[in-house]
Amino acid sequence: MSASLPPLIHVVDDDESLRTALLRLLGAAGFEARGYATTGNFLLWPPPDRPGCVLLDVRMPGPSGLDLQAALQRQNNPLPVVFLTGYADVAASVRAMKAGAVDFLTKPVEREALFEAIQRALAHDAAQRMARAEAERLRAAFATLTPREREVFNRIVLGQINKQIADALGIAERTVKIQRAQLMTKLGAGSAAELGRLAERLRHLPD
Amino acid sequence: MSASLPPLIHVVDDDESLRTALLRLLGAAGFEARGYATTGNFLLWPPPDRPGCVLLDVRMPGPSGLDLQAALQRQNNPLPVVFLTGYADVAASVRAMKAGAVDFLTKPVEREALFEAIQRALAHDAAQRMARAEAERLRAAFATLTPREREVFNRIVLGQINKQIADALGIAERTVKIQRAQLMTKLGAGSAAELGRLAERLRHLPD
DNA sequence: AGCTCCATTGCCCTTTCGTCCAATAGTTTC
DNA sequence: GAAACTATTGGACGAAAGGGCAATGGAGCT
Repeated sequence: MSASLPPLIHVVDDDESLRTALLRLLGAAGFEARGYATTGNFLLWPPPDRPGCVLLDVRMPGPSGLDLQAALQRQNNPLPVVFLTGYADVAASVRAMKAGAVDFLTKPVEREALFEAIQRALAHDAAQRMARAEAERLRAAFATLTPREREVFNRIVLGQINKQIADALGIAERTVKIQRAQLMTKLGAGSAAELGRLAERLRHLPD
Repeated sequence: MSASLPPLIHVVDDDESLRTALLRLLGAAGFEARGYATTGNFLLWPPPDRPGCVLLDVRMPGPSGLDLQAALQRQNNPLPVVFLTGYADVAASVRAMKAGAVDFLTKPVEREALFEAIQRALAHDAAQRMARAEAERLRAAFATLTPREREVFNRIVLGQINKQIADALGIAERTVKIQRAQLMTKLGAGSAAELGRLAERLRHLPD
């Protein structure tokens, strides 16, 4: 396993002085950070696939922070979002939190609250990345199975024995054994118990 | 499976006229509902174990709605919470949402928004109940295993075969076979694959 | 046409599993 | 003290799993 890259923090705010202040603050704390004056700028420079999070203003000229949050969610690798806003707007805060924001802070932001939120966002991102990577490995392994092997796999994890599978599929038991051996190799499973565990993990992945 | 009881909605608000209005509105919509003037009243009459949700005012004399939410979370069977508040308070709304509230509505509440939130809360509750019941069944089944059976179980799901388990535990293979058969009966599993699935599900339960 | 991948089958052999028989002994419980 | 539960072992038998060897046939790609 290679150590993952250091996190990159994206600051999206149309208030330039605040933005540069934030970037300075983050830099002083040892974070790498980039600033964007509009949601459009952020989407134009698609961030590299690195751990990180987004500090997002709600009200900006053009598409709002909530719009950008929605756009991020539609991606497959959404970065966690922490909102920063100058206007007390309960409806916006509730909407943002329901959409999965890590936090919703009001300006002026207290240093401590900001860094606490960033820590949680980065932790969230790290966990998400691990889960996504794991899911990807699983999916990739299953993608190498042929239709027949998939069929046999499903019946094995249901507890059927080779003879039952052979009868159900109208083929010889010998054939089932071969496909069973092949799918176990492909999935890297050494036993029926491991097949069951893989099946259960697969079931809990969003299709 | 018995059909579960109809949901019961708890309205906690110190404003009596609003409370009775809400109760009337909910009753007219076909819901069973109860009112409480204070958080203390709610905690004094512990709600029966029924599907439902809580409509909760934030500011009340005595413990606040947020306090009650925290108390509910500490229970093992928390009811989903929908907040209703007369004061626009971003900090409170964010705190409530971070603590898992289903929604945070501001008075005057629109009928539609209220019912939409209630529907989501009840759906959330139903899903939670199913998951909790499932988890309980699993736990109960595992609780009947003896220490030795648990040990054998763990090794089976790791893919070890009887002989390996016997060697590792310093006992005869014959003994392992018996404990294996016993634990499979107790867990209602018919195959090693099912044992693997049970193990994976167990792993994903909060210990 | 040649090659690779997938699906298929039969025979045979070894290992492992699932159970049947019967038996001993420590602990906890009533 | 007896009953119940748990842990333990031995021998033995049939069923199931895993794999080696050899072979056929269709689909798709170069």
